[in-house]
Amino acid sequence: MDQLGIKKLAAMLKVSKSTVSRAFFENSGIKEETKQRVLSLAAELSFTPSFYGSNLRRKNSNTIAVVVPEISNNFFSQAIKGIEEILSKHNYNVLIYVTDSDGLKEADFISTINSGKVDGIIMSASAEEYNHEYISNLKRSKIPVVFFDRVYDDIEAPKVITNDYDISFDATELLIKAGCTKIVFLVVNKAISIGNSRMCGYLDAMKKHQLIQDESCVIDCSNDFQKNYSIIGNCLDNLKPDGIFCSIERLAIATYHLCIDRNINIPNDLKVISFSSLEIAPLLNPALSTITQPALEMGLKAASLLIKCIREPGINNVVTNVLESKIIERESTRQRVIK
Amino acid sequence: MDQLGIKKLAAMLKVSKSTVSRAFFENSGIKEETKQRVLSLAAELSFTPSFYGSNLRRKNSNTIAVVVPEISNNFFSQAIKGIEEILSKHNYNVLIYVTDSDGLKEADFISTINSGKVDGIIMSASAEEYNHEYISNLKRSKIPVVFFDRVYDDIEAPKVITNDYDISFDATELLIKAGCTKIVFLVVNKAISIGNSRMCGYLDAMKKHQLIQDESCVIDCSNDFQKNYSIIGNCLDNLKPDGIFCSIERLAIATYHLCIDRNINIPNDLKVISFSSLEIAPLLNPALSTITQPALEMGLKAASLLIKCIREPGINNVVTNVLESKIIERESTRQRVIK
DNA sequence: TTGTAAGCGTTATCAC
DNA sequence: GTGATAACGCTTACAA
Repeated sequence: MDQLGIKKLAAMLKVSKSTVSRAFFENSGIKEETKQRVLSLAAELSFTPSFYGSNLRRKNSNTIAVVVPEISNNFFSQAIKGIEEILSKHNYNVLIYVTDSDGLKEADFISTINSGKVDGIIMSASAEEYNHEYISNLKRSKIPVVFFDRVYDDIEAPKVITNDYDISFDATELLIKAGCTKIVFLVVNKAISIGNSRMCGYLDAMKKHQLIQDESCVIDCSNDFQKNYSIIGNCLDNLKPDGIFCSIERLAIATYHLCIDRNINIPNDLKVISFSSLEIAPLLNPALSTITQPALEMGLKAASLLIKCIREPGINNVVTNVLESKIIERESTRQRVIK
Repeated sequence: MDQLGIKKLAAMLKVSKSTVSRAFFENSGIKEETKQRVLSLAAELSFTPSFYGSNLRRKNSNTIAVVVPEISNNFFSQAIKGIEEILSKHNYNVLIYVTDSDGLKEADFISTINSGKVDGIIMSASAEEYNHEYISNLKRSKIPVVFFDRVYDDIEAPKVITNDYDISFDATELLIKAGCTKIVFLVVNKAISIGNSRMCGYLDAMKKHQLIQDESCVIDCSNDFQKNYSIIGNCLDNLKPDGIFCSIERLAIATYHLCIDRNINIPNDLKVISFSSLEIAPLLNPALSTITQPALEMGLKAASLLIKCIREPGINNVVTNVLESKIIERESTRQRVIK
């Protein structure tokens, strides 16, 4: 039995396949009347031209891949929301790949993607440490890539990042002005672009105020809650900080849990500030001072940029867009609190 | 110039296209040695068979569509994480569509999907009120659909839901036992399956304890923060409740903001419980009592179910799986608090 | 404005 | 184990 397809439609309408095909395009020089005839039958049978037949012939897919380290995370889910919003408005399909911060998975995904599967890629990097040849290969296949937030410095591509260094410098000074002298910086991966910029901002601010000489107050954490809980616990025991700067939201959450369990008063005993996309930071106990990235806007920007790269392949679009994060001061960094 | 393709590879290796093609499959009766020869050249050139060429010929796509009302939301992002985890393990690509709770968008998406684009669909429903013919059409094309959380009762399909009615009943009794007599139920959409089940659980518990006769304490809210803020504000003024049951996390957040601004003490003046997937509910001020759905597990389950439907098309897989939500009691419903 | 026919890159079938 | 060939469903010159 024949599948429903442009061929069968053609037979039913007694026109040629091409005529049916033309009905689905804008400027295809088809008589309005025939077009309507085709489209109405198509609607009745709820027919849409085969995606794969069409893609194969036209050599484009109207599909974009989004590759991210995690998805269940306020920053990324907001960014993806922005990406999806723009792309679906332009009739692109959105393919999602989650790497779990695993560089090998990233390489795997991107390599299989590299078969005409998508017209472009939006990604946030998972691993600085590997060879990024698989990304250069995309260039050869003319598949544009746009990075957001976590970028690879060795890859030339449009990037959407935030002012991590500056804002980290400012956040550190905010803690210092609030009276902290022993500020610890919690980081998950110093090797990755953002981890590094944030750390440098912190270090330079501390050095400026002559509060440290070395990196002994930079604490390496992980993505696992239990591990972080004990790492930060040890840090409190050993370093006895009066301020904590969390480079990632997750670390602030571990810190809060620790403070509840140990009955440490924020901000009296310890002040905390964190990068965070948490909308309910003001509802925490105490309200958390945050450095908030424009997650949604970064997604919107990255998607628009990619579309531009696809539409105007000749033009050099390799620009690094820096969007501004905002520091929002709340309870957790308040200088003195009357209880 | 010839594109890199199985044809070109064949020429380079002086074998036929078929041989090259066979190298990429498991049991294709190809000599191990030739297979390696092909694969190593392919690796060198970083070649993967064209996704679209292959899909067209094989009439399957190894792609699943995930259709959800929103993405930047704890419940959905956790569920999607689970879905993605299973699907990528089985080498499926994941296409994401966000409807913004708009039934027309949902119908649009699903209709364009219905062109062999995907092998199956996992969805959480956006709109009860429309005609769901576009979903029945999928059946005709033999594209399996699995629902999770928000389902359409008029569609026969495997579904993954939670015990909304029972747990809402229990949550209401919990408020009653904590001393509430005037409990208000906040809902976004009573028409949708979960909104309705939750409301019925609440109503029946209230009736059992003879605390209400009618639905006057069911308050219709929206998805917009400002609107909810004023709706709930009015509700506090007019109904003067001593307990609030939020059917959606978003509503609890609006309630908390309102209580801060109006200096209403939770739980002394007002007790609050809410459906919520918020991991940091214990860190709120005060810690929020939640009804927590197994979001991740629902995603895992839905994805496994869909794969089963694809692998075993003959078998009747139309089952409704009920996973259990959990009530976690915290500060916000505590009976008496010494301040 | 419409029809004819070639071809997109694969894989399945059949013959060798 | 391998090769030739047709076909998947569509779009697009080109011809009418």
